[in-house]
Amino acid sequence: MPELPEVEVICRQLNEQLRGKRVQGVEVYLPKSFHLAGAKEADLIGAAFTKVARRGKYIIIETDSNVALIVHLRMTGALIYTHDASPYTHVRTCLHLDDGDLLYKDVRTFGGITVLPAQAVATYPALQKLGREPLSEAFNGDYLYRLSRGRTIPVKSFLLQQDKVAGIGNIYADEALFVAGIRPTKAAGKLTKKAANALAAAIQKVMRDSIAHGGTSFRDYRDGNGRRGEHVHYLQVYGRGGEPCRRCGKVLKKVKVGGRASVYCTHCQK
DNA sequence: TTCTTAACCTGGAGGC
DNA sequence: TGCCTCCAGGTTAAGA
Repeated sequence: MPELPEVEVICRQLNEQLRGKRVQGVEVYLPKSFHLAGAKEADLIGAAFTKVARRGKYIIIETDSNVALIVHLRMTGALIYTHDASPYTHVRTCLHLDDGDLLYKDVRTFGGITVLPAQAVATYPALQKLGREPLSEAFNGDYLYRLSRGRTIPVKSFLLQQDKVAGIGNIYADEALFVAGIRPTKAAGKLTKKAANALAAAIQKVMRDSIAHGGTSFRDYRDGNGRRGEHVHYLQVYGRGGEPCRRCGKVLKKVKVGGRASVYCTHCQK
């Protein structure tokens, strides 16, 4: 499930690999995975990629033409640059480049590519709604503390709201709450200033660690080269319900918070 | 305004 | 072995 670290890893790789590559053709195998928003498919032909960037979980691909791509991988999407597309299944769209192919594969078909005029990226509604970037200087405990005042929803659900913190998903919400020693079920508005500071620092730590490990792979995530991430071996709680806590040895508890599977330690998290 | 729940979708796991 | 059911989860919309 690609969250901020996985999307960041993909962007860094594709930014190196795609720059200067020119689109020669587009093959769409699943129309709902390829949207045209004020641009035509023909606008892409001949356009060369100039930059691959990220905002939250969105990938923004700029070109030297008046057209850009916005990609959201949702749960099982992957953006892969390859010279041999034959091993890949569930490919929904293929951009044929002058050197290789850029594949969009997606098993559950929730994500997709949007093609739009370059100037429309700045006003793209989904991007405008996003909250602060966890790895930016503007993100800190004060920000979390201020936004959470008066909120009765569980802090886990609060963290998953993309208009608050852009890029956090189920994995890193659980991991950050463990590092900060906060239960996922605690009401967001009950966070003290000290806890908010600890949570902000924990979010940044788990994100940076995961990026350093190439992201977290369970079933579907692959980086821009189709490789798996290694951070799964460093997870403290996510996916470990019923197993012993790595810190205190107590059995980790698995619960549903806001409809999402959540794992925490009843001893280490208060 | 805030919160909860369902829907979208498909592959894998587990039960019978 | 085959069939059925449940689960996974990012985002949005509907309803309370």
